[in-house]
Amino acid sequence: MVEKKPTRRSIGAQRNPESEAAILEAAEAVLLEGGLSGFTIEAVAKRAHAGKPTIYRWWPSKAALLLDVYHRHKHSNFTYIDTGTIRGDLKDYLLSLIDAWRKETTGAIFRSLVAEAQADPATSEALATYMAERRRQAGDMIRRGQARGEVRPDAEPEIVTEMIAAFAWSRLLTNRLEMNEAEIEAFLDLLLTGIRNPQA
Amino acid sequence: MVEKKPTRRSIGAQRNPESEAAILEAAEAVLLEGGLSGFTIEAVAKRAHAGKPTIYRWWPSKAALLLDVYHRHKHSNFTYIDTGTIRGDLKDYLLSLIDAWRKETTGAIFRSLVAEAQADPATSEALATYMAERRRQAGDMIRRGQARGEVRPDAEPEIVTEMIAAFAWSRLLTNRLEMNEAEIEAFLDLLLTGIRNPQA
Amino acid sequence: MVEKKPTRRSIGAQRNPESEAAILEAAEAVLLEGGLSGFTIEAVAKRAHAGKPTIYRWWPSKAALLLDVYHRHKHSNFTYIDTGTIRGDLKDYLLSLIDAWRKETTGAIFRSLVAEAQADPATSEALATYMAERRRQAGDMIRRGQARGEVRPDAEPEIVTEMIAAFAWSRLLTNRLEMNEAEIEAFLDLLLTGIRNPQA
Amino acid sequence: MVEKKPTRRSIGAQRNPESEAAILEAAEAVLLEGGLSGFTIEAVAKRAHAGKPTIYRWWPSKAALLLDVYHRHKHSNFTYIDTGTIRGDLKDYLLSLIDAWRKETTGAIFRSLVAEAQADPATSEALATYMAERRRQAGDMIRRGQARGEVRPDAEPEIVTEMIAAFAWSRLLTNRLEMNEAEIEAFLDLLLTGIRNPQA
DNA sequence: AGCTAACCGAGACGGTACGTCTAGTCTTGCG
DNA sequence: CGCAAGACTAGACGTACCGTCTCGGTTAGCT
Repeated sequence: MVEKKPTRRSIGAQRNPESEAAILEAAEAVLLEGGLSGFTIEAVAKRAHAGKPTIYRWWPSKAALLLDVYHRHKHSNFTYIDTGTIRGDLKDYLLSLIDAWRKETTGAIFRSLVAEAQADPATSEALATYMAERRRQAGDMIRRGQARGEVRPDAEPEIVTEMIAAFAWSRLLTNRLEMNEAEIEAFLDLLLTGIRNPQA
Repeated sequence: MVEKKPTRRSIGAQRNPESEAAILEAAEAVLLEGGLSGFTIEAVAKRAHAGKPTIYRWWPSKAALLLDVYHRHKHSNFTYIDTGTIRGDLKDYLLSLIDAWRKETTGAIFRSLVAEAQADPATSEALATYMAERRRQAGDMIRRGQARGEVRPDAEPEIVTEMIAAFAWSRLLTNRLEMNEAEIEAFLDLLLTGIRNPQA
Repeated sequence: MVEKKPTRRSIGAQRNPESEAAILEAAEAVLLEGGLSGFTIEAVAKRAHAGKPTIYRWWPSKAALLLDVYHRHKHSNFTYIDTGTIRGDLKDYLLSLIDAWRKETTGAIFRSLVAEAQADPATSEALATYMAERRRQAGDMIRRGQARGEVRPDAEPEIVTEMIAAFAWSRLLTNRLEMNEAEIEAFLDLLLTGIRNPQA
Repeated sequence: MVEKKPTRRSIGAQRNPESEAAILEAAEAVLLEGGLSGFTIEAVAKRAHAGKPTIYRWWPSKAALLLDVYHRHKHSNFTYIDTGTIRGDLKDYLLSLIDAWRKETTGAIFRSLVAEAQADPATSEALATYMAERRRQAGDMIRRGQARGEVRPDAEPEIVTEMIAAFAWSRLLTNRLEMNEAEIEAFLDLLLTGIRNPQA
């Protein structure tokens, strides 16, 4: 018989990649349309034309699904390109964070992820791991700057990195991601030279 | 008169402060015992021996109640004492934030609040207002430092302030609030003198 | 004194007849507009611009108020007029019942009363008393007929009376109060001559 | 495997008859123990160890559930047996009604049903349909009597039937179901031969 | 080639919490 | 001291999702 109905069937005793894709796609759409509060497994299942158990089979919790949706988006990878100067590197990094989160999709997903992590230990763990890796990667920028002699050798790379990310988080989580050039420059100036008055 | 019966009565056509207090107290207890996910209006009502409509009469949403609970706790005032030096002031500020949030109570409430703000616009708004006020207050420390000549006159006070708060948020929201003295000192060093290598 | 303000004041330590009237009037209006399910003390209080305790002070329960509303309407008294013949008397009686209940007001109130009586013993008692009195009054018609020699002397007046009232109840409670002349005549024929075939 | 746990599970994407039975049974028990006012969906759900949505899934309203409970009880069938004489048939019918309603269960349910029908149109409709069918069934007794020549050919069967049912309703709804033999005989006499004095 | 094991969509299940509604009680402040 | 007003506790209402379960059907891969 011809397959006319829009329903997917099983493809045997193995995970159906079509279903997985449909679920992730639906999850993202639901998250964007309804926000975190509208992001329910039921809604995702309905939109993906999938059964709830199919979702629970592959993602143990709502948080896990959320995390997966985020990872899918992470392919817009932060490359930490070497611009030759530490200021250029950091500015690129900060701008890439802001740009990525300003795209409605990614920002909303990440916000949801952070929110979920405050209640769900598994998400918290996953987020921690993800952030640690990110700090490590970003830390390379600092280490490059130290190698070039631009950056104080006693500056702890991971703390510097965290200050940048924390600043971006702060803006994302309080809806203040829109920054003008001057603000960004002011932040970089502070980070590079500190607040101490050199005259004093 | 001796209060024997466990039931509170109405005190007429006006808000009963006893009920308000009982509800806030119960809300805090419930939040601590069950976490954000266990924080339900129903549970609060039951614990406070209050009717649900009484809660909804005075707090339009779960988030409003949560925020109110936090506000009550905030009165453990961050005084931004003038220690005489900018380094002393900032260290005091950062430590007071960390200490407050390390007390299980306050930290958990604030985490919940931030999480809720990611889904609920009303909470988001309320949190934004609260944070702006806090940045303004903290900014005074920087302005004092500038008056003393310790701090660069072109350092934007509110951005400095935000860097500190953002760093604390970052630690709170990723369960890394436990910091040793060295880490705090390293952070303050970076903030005061920046990462630029003065040798270069 | 001219009553301009929509609010009534107390007239001292005694029952205020204005309030009583306003409450009864409001109760009737509410009952008609919202049906039995919409008939709440709260709604009546609001409409009468009366406080709930004022209602509870004078009527111990919702049912009592309902009963009072009905009694107020009973002034459209069934007179059991002497038409000279038993058939005329009974027809008048049946028609007066039907007519009264067909007026939306009285019918709705009586239906509500019967309904309430199924759950509330006080209403049940009140209804029973009322119905007994009614049967007694209507029984007089039968007794008059017996005196005239029209009616079998061994016909139990109160059972006859009840058969008529029960028939009307049945129609009222199942929304079948609309009867044509033929139906009424058929009922009276049955009541007067029975179903037994005189030929047999 | 042995069924040890007291919880019922789903049996797939279809109605679970076990749940249905448990809910109906619980509904009846709750109705009897608490009366109509104590008959809440919540109480039924708790007693049946069922979720509220399970009840609402299959019964659109409290009234629907109530009606269903009554229907189950009705299967204590009124058989309208042919006793050979019209008087015997009618007596059997009346006694079977009285007996059924005198059993606390059935009577209480039916009273509740009638009460509910006065406020809720859906119940009203359902009750009307049920009663019409009942009148039709009972009408057969009269038609049999007419065939035998016992009953006047011009006696409208459904009106006769209604007079009997209405009389029983009247007694049920006013707590006067206890009747002695004499009363029943008197009623039947009136129904059969009417009130007209044959001497006149 | 048949059997089995795991997959699939679908949706019912027992539950929990939601936010609203009404009941009936109580107190204030005005007159 | 009665009145309008309205807050109080209590708990039912009907709805939305949760995470689990079973159904009936499908297909791949092992026997």
